[in-house]
Amino acid sequence: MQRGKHLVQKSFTCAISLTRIFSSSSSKALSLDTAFSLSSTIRYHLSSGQPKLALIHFLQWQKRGIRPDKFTIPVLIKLSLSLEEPPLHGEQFHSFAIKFSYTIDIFVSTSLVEMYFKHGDFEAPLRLFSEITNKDVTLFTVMISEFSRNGLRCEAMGFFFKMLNERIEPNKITLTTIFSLCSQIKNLTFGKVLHGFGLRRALIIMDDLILQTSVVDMYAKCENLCYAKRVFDRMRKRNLASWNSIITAYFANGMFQNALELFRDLLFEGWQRPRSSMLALVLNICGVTTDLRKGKELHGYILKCSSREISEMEKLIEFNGLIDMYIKTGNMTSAILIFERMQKRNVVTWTIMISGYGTYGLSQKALDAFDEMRSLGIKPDGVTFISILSACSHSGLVDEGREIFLSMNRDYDTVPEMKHFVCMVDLYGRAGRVNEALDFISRMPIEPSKFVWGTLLSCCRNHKNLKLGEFAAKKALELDRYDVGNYIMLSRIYADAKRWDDVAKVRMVMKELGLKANTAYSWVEKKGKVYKFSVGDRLKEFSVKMYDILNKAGFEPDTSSIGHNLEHEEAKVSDLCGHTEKVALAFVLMGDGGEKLIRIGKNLRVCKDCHEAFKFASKAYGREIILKDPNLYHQFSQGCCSCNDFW
DNA sequence: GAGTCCCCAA
Repeated sequence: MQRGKHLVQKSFTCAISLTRIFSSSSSKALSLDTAFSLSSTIRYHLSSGQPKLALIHFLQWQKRGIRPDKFTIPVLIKLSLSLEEPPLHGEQFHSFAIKFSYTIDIFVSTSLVEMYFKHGDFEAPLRLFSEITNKDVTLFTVMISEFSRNGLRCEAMGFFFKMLNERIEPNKITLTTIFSLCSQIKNLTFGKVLHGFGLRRALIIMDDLILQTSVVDMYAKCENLCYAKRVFDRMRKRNLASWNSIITAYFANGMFQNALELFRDLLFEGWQRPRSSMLALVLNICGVTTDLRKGKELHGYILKCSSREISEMEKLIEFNGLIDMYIKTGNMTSAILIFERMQKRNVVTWTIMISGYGTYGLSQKALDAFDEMRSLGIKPDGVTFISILSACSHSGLVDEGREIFLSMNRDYDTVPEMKHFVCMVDLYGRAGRVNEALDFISRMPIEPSKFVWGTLLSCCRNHKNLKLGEFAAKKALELDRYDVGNYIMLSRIYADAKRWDDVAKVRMVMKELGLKANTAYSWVEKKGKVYKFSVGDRLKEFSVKMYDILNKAGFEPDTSSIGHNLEHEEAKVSDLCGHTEKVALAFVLMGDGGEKLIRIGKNLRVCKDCHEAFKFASKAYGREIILKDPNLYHQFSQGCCSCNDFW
């Protein structure tokens, strides 16, 4: 309340200065045609992305000492929001509106509400909102949209229900905003109800591109691909946003081939060159599927379709995508080449490189890049810190990681989030310092998530700490009793300790809850084609043969990490032969050889025995092998791995 | 004559 009075007082003080600007004594309200011409000219320049021209026009007009009317205030607010250094500031508009009683106009007050939101002020809009007596659908939509945009989802939803309570009918823009909110909170049930509501009220019509896209996106983000695709297929018109939504949805659900096919359809439909973000997304798919051939094709496409019309930012996004693709497909040299040739780099570029070095186990290079980036005055962001902390973690650099973590708040004004705490737990835990990890968790300023406990659990498994592992599992499962990964990890801990009864108990709980372990699969590219191998694949015979050859070279299978109770050593070895990454490797080695560098991907973490076998194979067959698991790129050469057996 | 909406790179 006090702040409110202060604001009004301040507003009036500002009004004096504003009336000076508009030479109050001789000021006159704009005649209709002048006001109209001013508003339209500014709007025209704003819509064509030239706010500076709009500003020049405004300044010329201002010199003439004519004061704005209620129609020009919203346009001027829009102008000030699009300028880095606006000639007039938010509160000046507010005070001006109060002085000339424009605040009773709903268009003016809605603009003011939006302006305060854009300045990061959530109190002033709420105060203004409560003072407005003629609230309408647009005002409510602005409230919902701004709260939603700023992550205050409950508040946003609250305004939607308040609006319904006040019997104000949502329009299609409100619905779009609410669908976007549904996507954030992943509430499929609510989304479906709204979809039905929109159809019944005839708000959702076939030709409404934006609203239809928001429905597609809602279903996609709520993980109902079937509905998303159905709505997408029925759309009469589509734009790049619609394509983005559906392709991202397939990508997010791991259906990479479908995503690529859709991208091909998009090109086939004769669209203009896709936006850089879409190209980056498809490059990302090439990266995660280690499909270098398609990645190179895209590289060619990007170079071929480059034009002057593409902005510097768009080019930067594409080149960043290319670097990321080359790193993920195991071509660090190409990635570095592009990186070095780039004239402009931003924080994303540096983060990709740091993360790349980290995933290759090249932690010193990651640290060097991190230092160089900072020395160039580029401020690391939250993702950069995740990358560098994770690089330290994967190389056991506990002290360096801890110092960087401390610098986040101290030097960069970046508040650590859950993901950073997870990195820290991993940093201590991976290095075997599980008790320090536990101590770190107990001192966290926020409630630890299931991921924090899951990370500790995984570290306990690697360092065979059964007691703490059980505790971590209990904590993690209390937060999410349906998390498959944590059950699997717990059962592995029991299996390592040969406590087969406990393994059986965990499996039983999983069965009761209807949970199934994620199926392991690997893939490899050979002669331009990607081959996928799942558990129980008949190509296991290849793997058995390869095992024989490796055995002759002195390789001894490590049966200690088998997760279920097998009595005979033969059965254990046979079990190990079935590991999909070995089958993939054997498939390439036993065939006609393929290229010198073999690239294999796996959806789960590589096991100890496979890691050893790959080291042996790289020497016995004289091949370079890159094995990518969800965390690391293991580069095998001459019997050694780039990760130095620390992963 | 004015104000509100979809997707998007690490």
